Amino acid sequence: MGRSPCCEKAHTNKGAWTKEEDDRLIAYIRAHGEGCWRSLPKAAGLLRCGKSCRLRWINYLRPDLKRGNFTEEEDELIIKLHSLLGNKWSLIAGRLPGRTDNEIKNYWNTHIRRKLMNRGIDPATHRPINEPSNQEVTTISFTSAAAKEDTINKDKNPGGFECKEEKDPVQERCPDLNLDLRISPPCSQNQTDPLKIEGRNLCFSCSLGLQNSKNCSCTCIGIGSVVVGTSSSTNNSGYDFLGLKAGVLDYRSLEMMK
DNA sequence: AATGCATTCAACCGCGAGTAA
DNA sequence: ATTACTCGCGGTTGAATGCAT
Repeated sequence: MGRSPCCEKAHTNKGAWTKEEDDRLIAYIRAHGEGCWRSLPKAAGLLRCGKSCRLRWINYLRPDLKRGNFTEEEDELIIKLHSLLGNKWSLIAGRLPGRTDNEIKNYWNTHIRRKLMNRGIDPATHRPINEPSNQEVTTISFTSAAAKEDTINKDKNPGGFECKEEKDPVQERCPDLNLDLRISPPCSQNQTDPLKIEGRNLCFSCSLGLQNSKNCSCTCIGIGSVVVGTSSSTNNSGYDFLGLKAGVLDYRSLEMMK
């Protein structure tokens, strides 16, 4: 049995969006909010498929988009995150407020790849290009605890997700990166801002998921976060690696762990 | 000014994950 | 357990634009 098409292709527009279509989409989402992409086009009076509407909104029309050129700091952040996460553009975008996965993907392919090549670094492996290619490549996989309950030490990993690092840690390639990559689900359903619990700001350690660490300066409880930091960023004066100073740790990037 | 090549980026496509029935 | 459906992601495409000749 074949997969049903996402929309009635014969009656949908394709290609570039017109100003009128943009206006309709914006007006509809302002009035009704995001979601229900399949039914949105009909409700909004658009001859587009839901996927197209979603993409247009997320990548172009959203009011919180930054647009404009990437800064040098953003460049370096993308490179570091890519060395850690690979082509997980949505995860990377989650660390760059105002940037979309599509935008970052395009920027990577058009600018950063070349930039790394010029530095003599293979953009795929983040290793020097002249290094032997048969070396082990690190992969970091997130495995559902439900699938591998018996392999997980619950005490060490109460969030229920396993961070498996296989040989040759990335840290060797990016010595300034703290690769304590740890994932834990949100402990509270109504907690919308992971950096704030009951109106309190979390300390930097806790915002990185390092509850109870020696650097913890607050009494906060565990929160959902992907821990990706720089070794030099264990205090508040360090480089704002995840945009944490700006208070923008986006939960969108954690939806894959639900 | 005309042409051809290179680059950029918005948009499309197909697939997998999650979920309700 | 199975099926059908929606959503979101990553890879790819192609039109628009910039640049060199």
